[in-house]
Amino acid sequence: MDPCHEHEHCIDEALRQGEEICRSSGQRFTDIRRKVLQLVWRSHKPAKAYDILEQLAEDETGAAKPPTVYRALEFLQDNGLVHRLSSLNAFIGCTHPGKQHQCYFLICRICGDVSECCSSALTRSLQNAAAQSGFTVESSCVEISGRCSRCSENPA
Amino acid sequence: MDPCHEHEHCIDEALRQGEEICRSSGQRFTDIRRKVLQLVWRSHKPAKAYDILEQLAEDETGAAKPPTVYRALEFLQDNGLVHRLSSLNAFIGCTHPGKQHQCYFLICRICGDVSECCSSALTRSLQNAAAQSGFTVESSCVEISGRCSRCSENPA
DNA sequence: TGAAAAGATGTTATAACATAACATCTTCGC
DNA sequence: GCGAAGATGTTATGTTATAACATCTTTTCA
Ligand SMILES: [Zn+2]
Ligand SMILES: [Zn+2]
Ligand SMILES: [Zn+2]
Ligand SMILES: [Zn+2]
Repeated sequence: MDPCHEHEHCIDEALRQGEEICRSSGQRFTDIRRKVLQLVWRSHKPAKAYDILEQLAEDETGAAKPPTVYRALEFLQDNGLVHRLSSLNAFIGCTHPGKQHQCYFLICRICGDVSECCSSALTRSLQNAAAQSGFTVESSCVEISGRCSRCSENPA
Repeated sequence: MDPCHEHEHCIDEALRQGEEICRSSGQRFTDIRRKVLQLVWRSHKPAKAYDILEQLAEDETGAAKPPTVYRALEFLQDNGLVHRLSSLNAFIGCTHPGKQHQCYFLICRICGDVSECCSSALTRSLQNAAAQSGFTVESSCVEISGRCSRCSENPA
């Protein structure tokens, strides 16, 4: 289901990174933030805010409400731990938090998995293209839909 | 306000293109579709569906409802006459409909103007980046935020 | 011409996504 | 402990988008 062999490792690593980033920046990695990050990392598929909300309710006694989840997601985004995919209204865990990066996303239309990549060539290309219009890039949203390699090999 | 000298030309041209594309593909360029296209083209800033809805209400006797606007927008998108900007939940007129194209958008954070561009270099870059992961691109969403040339020259 | 079919729009209701505003609780530094 | 800052709870509502079904309009073609 997941493109990794041991997805537990992905989750553990993500939580460790959350811990570390908060510690080193003097912020709190609260229980809710941890749980939301964990839920975002349940798979390599994008997580929807309201699904996270539901799953929180299953675990918790008191059901969380939307602001709780959106606040946690915002915190995680601000700290580079998750990314928002505009084209899907969904969130995905960052595979290399901490590093400053312009990244792009490969979204498989078949299996739904998303992978995050960085390409300095692509970044340069984007800067160049913008520069030709005299445009200064501040941030970019690059979301590519198609077929991942596994789904290309095994056409359903 | 608009980056073009005579924005009426932009509008006229867009409507002409709509007419032409529908004619040649045997579809109907109905009154609503025309009006929505016209409203999307009111400026070079992204148009929100519910704003279009409001503006339709001002013109019309019977106020339109959301599905009417969304249907028209979907039709216009399917026919390459408008694009949806995922990062803004908004729509923008296509500057060169008819041509198959992978395009990207430069969104000025200051003035709000959006310009649509094509760059074969960027397209290639994107394909290459995806190919390195064995990914086959079907469609892409490239939305770049920053400062347009005019807003860089005249810092407010 | 005048039904049947296809296409478009109207209408109602609701789903899905997101935030404002204010109350309360928790943590931390002192 | 106490006050300030930070985090979460709570209520309400704003914003974006679609499902489902009714009606109307246009086209087709017998
Ligand atoms: Zn994994
Ligand atoms: Zn990342
Ligand atoms: Zn113009
Ligand atoms: Zn500008």
